[in-house]
Amino acid sequence: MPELPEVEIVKRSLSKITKKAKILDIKIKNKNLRYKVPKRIRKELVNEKIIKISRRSKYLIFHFKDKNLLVHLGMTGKIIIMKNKSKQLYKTSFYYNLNILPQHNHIYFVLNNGFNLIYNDVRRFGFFRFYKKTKLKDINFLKKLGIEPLSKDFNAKYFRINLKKRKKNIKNLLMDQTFISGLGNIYVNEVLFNSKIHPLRSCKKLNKNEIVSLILNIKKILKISILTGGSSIKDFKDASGKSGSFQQFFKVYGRQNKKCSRISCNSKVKKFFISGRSSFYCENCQI
DNA sequence: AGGCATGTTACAGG
DNA sequence: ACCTGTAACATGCC
Repeated sequence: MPELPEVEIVKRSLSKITKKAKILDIKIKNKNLRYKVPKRIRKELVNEKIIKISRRSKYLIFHFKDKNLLVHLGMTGKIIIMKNKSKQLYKTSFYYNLNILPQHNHIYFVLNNGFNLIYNDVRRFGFFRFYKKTKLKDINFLKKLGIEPLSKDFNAKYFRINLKKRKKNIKNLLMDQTFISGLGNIYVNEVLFNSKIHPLRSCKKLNKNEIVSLILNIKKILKISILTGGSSIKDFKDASGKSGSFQQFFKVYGRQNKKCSRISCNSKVKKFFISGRSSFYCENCQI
C-alpha cells in the first residue's frame, strides 16, 4: 500500500479521530513484525494522550509527552479505525470490504473516545519503534532520510548540490530514500513517464530542463494522489475504510504491453527490472 | 506451479 | 566510497 501519499492519507484520517484521545489499552496479539514490537509500549503508553500524529517520508509518528511511537507500514501494513466493541470485528463482510483478514490484526489500541485502532499487516514487513525522551532528529530511521519532496527546499538547487557524488541511474536515485524520501516504485515510474525521461538515464547527465521537469512532476503527482485519496493498488484503504482513486490515473505503472498513454504515441509500454524492481516505460516517449 | 507484489536491509562483487 | 544485483523477510494472488 504505502508510499508517501498513502501514508499521508492514513495520517490525516487518523488525526481526525485521535484529537486529544487517550490510550486506554494496547493489546499485542503478534509481536513478530519486521522488528519485535516492544512489549513496554503497553506500560509506557496506556493513559497517555496522543498529542498529534505526523508523517515523515513513509513513516508515521505518534507524539506523546516525552515519548514517540514510530510506525512504518512496510508493504501491506494498515491501520484501521473501528468503534469500540463493535460487532464489525467479527463480521466477515467488514473484513471483505476492507480487503483484509482478521488473522492479520496484530496490535489493538483502545482509545477513550470510543474508537479502536487496529494494526493489520499481511506480510509483517511493517514495524513499531518506541522512543522515550529521544528527539526526533536523533532517531536513526529519520536521520538517514533525504528531503521531503513536497518541501520548498526540494528544488533544482537541492538536486544540483546533492547530485555531486552520485552516479546512479535516475530511477534508482529517486528510489533512494537518502536522496529524496517518500517516493516508491509506483510513483517513480509515473514521474519518469510524465517527465519523458528513460529510467536508466544517468542522473549526472540530466540537463537543467529535465531536472526542473522531474521536480515539478514529483510534486504534482504526489499532490494529486493525496487529493484523490491515494492509490488503491490492490487494496489500499484509508484508516476509515475509504478507497483512493489515483490508480485510475496511472500512465505506465502496471501497463506493460498496453498502448502508451500519450494519445499521439502508438508505442507499447515496456516492462523490465531495475535493481529487482519492475520498471515500466515507453521507449518512444522516454529518452 | 511459479512469478510477482507499494519496502527495507544485508551481502557479495565490481 | 559508490554502485548493482540478489536474497531475505511472510503471505496471497494470478
